Amino acid sequence: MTERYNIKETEIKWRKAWADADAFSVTENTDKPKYYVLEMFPYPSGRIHVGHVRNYTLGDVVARYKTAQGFNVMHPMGWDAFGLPAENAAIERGAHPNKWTHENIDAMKVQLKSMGLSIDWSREFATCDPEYYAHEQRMFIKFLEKGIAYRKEAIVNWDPVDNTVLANEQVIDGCGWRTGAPVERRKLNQWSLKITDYAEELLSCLDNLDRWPEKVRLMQSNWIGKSVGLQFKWNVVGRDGQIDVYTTRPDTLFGASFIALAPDHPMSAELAKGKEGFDAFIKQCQAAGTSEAAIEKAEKIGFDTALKATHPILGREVPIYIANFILMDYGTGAVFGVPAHDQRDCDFANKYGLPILPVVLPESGIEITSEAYTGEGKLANSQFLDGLSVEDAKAEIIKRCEESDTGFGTTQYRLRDWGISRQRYWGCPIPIIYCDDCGAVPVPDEQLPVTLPEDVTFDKPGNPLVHHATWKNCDCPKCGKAAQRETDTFDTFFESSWYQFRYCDSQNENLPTDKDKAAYWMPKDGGVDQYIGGVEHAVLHLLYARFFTKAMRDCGFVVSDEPFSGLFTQGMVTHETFKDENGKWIFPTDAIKNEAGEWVHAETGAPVTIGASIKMSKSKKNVIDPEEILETYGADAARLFILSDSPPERDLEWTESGIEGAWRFVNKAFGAITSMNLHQGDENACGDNAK
RNA sequence: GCGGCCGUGGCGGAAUGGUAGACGCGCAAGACUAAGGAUCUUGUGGGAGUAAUCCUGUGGAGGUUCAAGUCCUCUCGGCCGCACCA
Repeated sequence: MTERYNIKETEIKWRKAWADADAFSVTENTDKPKYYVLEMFPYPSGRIHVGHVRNYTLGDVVARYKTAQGFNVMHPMGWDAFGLPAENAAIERGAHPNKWTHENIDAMKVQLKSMGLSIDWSREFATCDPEYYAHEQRMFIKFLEKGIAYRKEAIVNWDPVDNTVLANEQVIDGCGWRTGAPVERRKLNQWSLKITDYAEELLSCLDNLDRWPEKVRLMQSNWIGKSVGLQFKWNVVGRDGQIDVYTTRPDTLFGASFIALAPDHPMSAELAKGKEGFDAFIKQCQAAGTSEAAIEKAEKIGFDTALKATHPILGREVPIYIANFILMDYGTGAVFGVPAHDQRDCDFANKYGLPILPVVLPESGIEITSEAYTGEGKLANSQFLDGLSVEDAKAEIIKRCEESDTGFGTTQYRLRDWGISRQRYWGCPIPIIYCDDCGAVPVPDEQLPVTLPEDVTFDKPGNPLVHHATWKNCDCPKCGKAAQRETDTFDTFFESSWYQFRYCDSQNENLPTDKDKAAYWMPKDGGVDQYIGGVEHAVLHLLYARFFTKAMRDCGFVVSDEPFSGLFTQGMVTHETFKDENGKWIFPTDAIKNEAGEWVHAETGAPVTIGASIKMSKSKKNVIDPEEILETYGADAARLFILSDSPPERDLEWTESGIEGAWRFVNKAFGAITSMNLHQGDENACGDNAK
């Protein structure tokens, strides 16, 4: 048989050939159709992981395929370089975040290159460099002028472990998305972006994203959470106050049998003032957890204020309760309860002995006791609504309320504005100066960028910028008086929200990107042609980037409506897990089979148990190092295994036998080609000849 | 609870409504070898048969069709997302 395929020699040869030929750099070329392939850029943690290998292999296949088809392909790479791990490294090891980050970038770039990717490295950037974040500061100031950015005192989600604020999107089950620590509620002055102004466009444009997974579109749609309904007032008997309620079922108004307020509704404390048991009730509400399980089990409980409200049409009086299942931050924080047609209201009514009044009946008729009827039907016991369908009744009652000026049809969104202030050092400084006389003053353009000071220490808890007097103290740009810089930095999702535009013109010193160049790669009706990454960003990065694109468009920076016209979400890479006899996770390399075929620890010989194949993670130790794989089997075998073992959208189970099989396959192919003497006298017949 | 995705050999998984199981792993036999946990060749869904071949088979039950893994209805199982959202 012939010689074996020589990985090192071949890969080095072709990498050099590509570099010498500058094979993957592109410029705008209107003679060819363009194609923009992008994979979610990596955080420079220090080493690439298998997930990166899968992600960038998939993108590389698309890039090379489209190149072969004659497209002018842009396939860039950069670094999502701000973030907490750099600060943690500084605290733990005394490494400066900037040095640590750039060393990691250098190391990972070597690793990525060993994968044989067709990347245009001339467009590379790191988001932690002032050349990048300067443009963010300019855009932020433009957003301020346009009213897209604003400052408000708000109750925020505080992560007590990372000592910083989290966006709503970063809170999962009431816990921080990174730390898993229960979030606390704090009142802070925060910079926010008006993503809610774009709620309708973000929702309606989802319909045009036909090359996005249905799943992601649905998740975004649910996150935006649009509902259409009626908002109107109920009078409180014997008092001046009125209660504003919002409902998506105005058709059931005639079935209302109580009013319920959120415990933290401003009127709750007022109405319950001096009433026995109210404080205890509030405590009881707060004691209940916010986790899924706790909510699932939580009983509907209410506090009877002993006050009544008047039904706006019937004039009948219904009791006013304060109830634990009413949320202050949705709608108006107050509802009218219709036990017959809402399960929560039904549970509540049964508990407190309130009447159940059916007003929507199906053809067959029903009796409602403990189960609310939420289906279609005809209105009944509802005066002028009788006989109408649910849809028609909704429209009719909204019309009547608007005519009599007692209420109005309105649209609610679940989406909240994006709080972007973070109390961290390793992020983009927010370009604001606080002056006692002038208030919050944007840093003037000629003073931009506001760069991070290098000489910081991490010996005190919290943000080192707060303790850095020479950086923090400055003069007010307006009046010249002594003033202080904003010490908060942007949420790191800020950087990844617009980087797709920066690749179009990564060296531009004056603008985030050149509008014309960006319009070539990302025209109005289509952005990145194929974007590839993990599904975990479905409502974080992918929603922020869509919003940012529209905000940039409205500020005149770009023409695109949407950043990514095609999205592909790859599956995770999994691996078997191993535990020693004490139940502690061990690395797969430490588990071997002995002569008897039993799994034992490589060093101690003690028995080892094999667990399920789950997502690779350092804590479970079921990780493999891509560098070792690339060294041993080469880029072709690694890429072949990744592409052939499981469909790209599904989870990939990494196995040693799988990668060996791919390696044998590569050799068979090599043997077949060499035995046919195809490469004799023609070096280019073997290997990848992309250009 | 609501919404979505997926069920095919021992395993990962192929298959524009048209020969089910490509390719890989594993397994078996053979070759080479001092040796094989390297490499190569051949075979490999299940059942019957020396064999040609036949029967059967895509979670389960129905249906549409000349033809169903694929389309429709119901059902069972697994995974994911959201969630007291009025």
